[in-house]
Amino acid sequence: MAETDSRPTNFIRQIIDKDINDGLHTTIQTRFPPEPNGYLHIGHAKSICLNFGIAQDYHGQCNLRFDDTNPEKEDIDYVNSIQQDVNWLGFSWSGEVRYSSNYFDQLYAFAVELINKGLAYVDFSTQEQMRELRGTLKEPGKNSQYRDTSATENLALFEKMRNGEFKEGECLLRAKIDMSSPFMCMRDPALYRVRFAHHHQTGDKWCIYPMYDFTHCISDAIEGITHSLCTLEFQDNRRLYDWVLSNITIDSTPHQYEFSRLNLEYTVLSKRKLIQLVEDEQVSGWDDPRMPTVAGLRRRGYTSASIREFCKRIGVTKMDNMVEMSVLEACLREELNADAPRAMAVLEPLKLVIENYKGSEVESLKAANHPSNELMGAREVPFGREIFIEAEDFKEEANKKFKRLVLGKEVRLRNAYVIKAERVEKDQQGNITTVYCSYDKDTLGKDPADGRKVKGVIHWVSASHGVPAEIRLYDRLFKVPNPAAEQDFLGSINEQSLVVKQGIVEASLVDAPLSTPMQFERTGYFCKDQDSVANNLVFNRAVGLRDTWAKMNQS
RNA sequence: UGGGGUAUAGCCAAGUGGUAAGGCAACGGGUUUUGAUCCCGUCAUUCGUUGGUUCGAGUCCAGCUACCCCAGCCA
Repeated sequence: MAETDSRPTNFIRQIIDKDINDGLHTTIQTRFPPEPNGYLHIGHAKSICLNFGIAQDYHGQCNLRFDDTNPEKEDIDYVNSIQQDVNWLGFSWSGEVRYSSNYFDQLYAFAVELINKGLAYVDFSTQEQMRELRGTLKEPGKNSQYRDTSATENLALFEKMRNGEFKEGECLLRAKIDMSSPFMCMRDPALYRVRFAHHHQTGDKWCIYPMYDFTHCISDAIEGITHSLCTLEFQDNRRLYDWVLSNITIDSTPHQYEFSRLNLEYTVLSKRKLIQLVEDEQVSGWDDPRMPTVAGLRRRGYTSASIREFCKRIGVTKMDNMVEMSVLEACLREELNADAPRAMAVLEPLKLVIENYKGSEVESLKAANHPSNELMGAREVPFGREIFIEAEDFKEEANKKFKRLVLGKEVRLRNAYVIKAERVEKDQQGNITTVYCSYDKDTLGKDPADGRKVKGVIHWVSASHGVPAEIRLYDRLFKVPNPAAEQDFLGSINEQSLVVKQGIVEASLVDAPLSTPMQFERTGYFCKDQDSVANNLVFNRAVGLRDTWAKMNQS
């Protein structure tokens, strides 16, 4: 797919344009800073496209930095999956992967500088005491009794913290700012806490870990980040970001700008909730094709270009938003309609016998791999006396709106002949087991010579050549547009989000490469799943075709 | 009167004092060996609301309203 040519315009790029114009920067440096505590989801993709996209368009650089200051929640598996997902999305970071933990020594030195300046102190209050002293949204807080400890003493205390002489929770280093600030985050925020935890990067070197607010701004400054982009909930934190940088000795002064996070209808995009889905086994894992994770979308059949296009279409603003799933789906359909090879597959097989077709004869018919792109070539599809058609493509009787096979009427078999349904065979319950037809041998590649109009076309697979396959049909994971707003979001899970069909696919699909989407004509875009084995092919439906017929019938 | 933010169509979103882009969705019609695609057409006399400034306001000013975020030793 040709991604929309025009460069995106948004308020952040306007700020950058102005900064460049004003001579504030000659080169732009951004960063994508995930905490390695889960898999990346499509909300991260928005941030990735923003940060890496700006670096590309402004000929700047974008770092990948793991914000790994909370070892208890983090894991090396996540740092690996995140790198893989960023690459898969089509982006390369500047230089080596960075870690906030790379800067622990420098961070410690800056904390010492704050202590020396009388701007940080070690507090032994309990969590409860601290909460009480913090005040409320409408009432100012009160100073801690430890607030006026001398710098010398604080220095010694902080060193003891570092040396493991205090227990977890016994004390913490706090910035000395203003307990009556209207910004809650400025009421003497925690800078360092004691955690005797093994860190995936630094091992057991540290037993004190810096907090996000202290770490992030300094890491940005160390890396020479010019524009530090994050989501709206950090707007208040910007005051602390600026406070830290203006009170330590460091050359670089990055600036933080906030944009609204992505919300997508019928799914959840908070790591906490996604972790819960995985841990509760509501899904098969982080890469379950119903998950809004990059890994899930990839397995489902989404291409990275379609995700990039989606991020371009939704834009970047400060407005709270809830984007409809149809936008994402349209991006995939648009790309795949142009690129994906076509094939025939029957999801719910119904046997059809062409009685006037010679018993054992097998014909090899030619089928275009794409209706409008001849460069994609054609393939041979075997045709014989017995085929499978889609059960819903046949009715014993129907009105004129039904453009498929009806008893006594004609229909075109895609890439093959016009057939006419003559009679049906049923089992004892009255279910149709076989449809018997006749075919018009003069209709291959042309309309009936006598001018008969055949309005419908249905797909099919040769019974003796088709290969059985498990076909997984996915639907939205939740029954409500905004599950996050529910009291218990797990209560609104859509039990029908996965429907498995035992279908028959054309033999050429046996060798289909993994995760390369193709169109099953008339049904949707599918890709082979990693669960496929030699005698059990598995296909995922990434997205269905637009279906105005289904829409007509539901209304 | 805690503070920080945001209001343009069903959903996103341009618009930066000169008379409301675009996409998705929806709805008509045409082509079609995919009820797909493609093509053509329709879809904001009005920008949360009330006033004000101006020849002229979605853009500037004032008031009001609604919604989101902040009281982790999470990020």
